[in-house]
Amino acid sequence: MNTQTPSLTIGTVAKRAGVPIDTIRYYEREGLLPEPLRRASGYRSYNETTISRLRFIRRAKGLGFTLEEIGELLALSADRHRGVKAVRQRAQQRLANIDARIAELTRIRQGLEQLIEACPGRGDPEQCPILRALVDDERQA
Amino acid sequence: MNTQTPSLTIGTVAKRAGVPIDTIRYYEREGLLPEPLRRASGYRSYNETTISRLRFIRRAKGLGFTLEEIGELLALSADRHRGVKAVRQRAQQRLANIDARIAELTRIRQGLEQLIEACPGRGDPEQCPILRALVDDERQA
DNA sequence: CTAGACCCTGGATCAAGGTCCAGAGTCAAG
DNA sequence: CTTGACTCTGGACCTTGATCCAGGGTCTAG
Repeated sequence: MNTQTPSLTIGTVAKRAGVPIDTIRYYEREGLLPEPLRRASGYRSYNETTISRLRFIRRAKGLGFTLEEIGELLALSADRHRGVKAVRQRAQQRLANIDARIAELTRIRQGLEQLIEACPGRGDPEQCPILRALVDDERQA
Repeated sequence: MNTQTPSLTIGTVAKRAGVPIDTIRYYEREGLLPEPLRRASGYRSYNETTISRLRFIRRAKGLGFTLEEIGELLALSADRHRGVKAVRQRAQQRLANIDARIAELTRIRQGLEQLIEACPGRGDPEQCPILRALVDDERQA
């Protein structure tokens, strides 16, 4: 097993993770990435884990999670070795949240599919069925 | 059937849709809401449809769609009575996009569930399995 | 040992998506 | 016909998430 970390420069990490260098430093400032080791020169020194982490952040962002939420997701994995109970709870909350998102996306998806499959072009513009399909749920007060 | 529109004020719409008044005017400026009718006084005059529309925008936003994307989704339903072919294509693209989102959320969901169910608290902090579960996909170059 | 490519920090700037006035007109109840 | 709650426009300001310098070191191939 390799015990020594490869020591990647920020540029390499950026390229391999597919995010700009500035963004990496920004995430570090915002606490999404831990402060990396430094070489004698002051250069940041990363390992492979950082790349995975960055990729995860990128994907989660695309899904509409805020950086803060992403931070929580990452914190879950980092914290999990202590305070298991609390972590489980928070993870469960996140899970419920994600389930809700999936459910909503699925609804939108269905509406879209209906639009595509069951809509031959006839019909009047104003009271469009897709607006029904997509919108008319969540009937509260 | 009622042929006359109820004529809701912006405040009423705001309250019922659960968005601030300013945001409604902002959406109008950005083209997400059509320009409403006006009373003689200049007051905006809305109908129920606007409320549905606003709720949809709110939910779609929560799912990480940009206002521009939301505009496209709404445009799909509005445009659908003409140019059916083109609309179908665009709808299909949106659908694929949504499917991808659902897939990714499902992956994250699974990771999270694994964390919750299969993690009794033992194990070392550094190479956390959740990072594995969540992150290690998309192995490209 | 030097050129070109990288990296550092600190701070300015940017785009998206709102949010918040000020100053003035409108509406509904009493 | 007044008072309090609403609404109008136009423009300033705010947060999030980056992005982009400037001015100055570092690294490495030749």
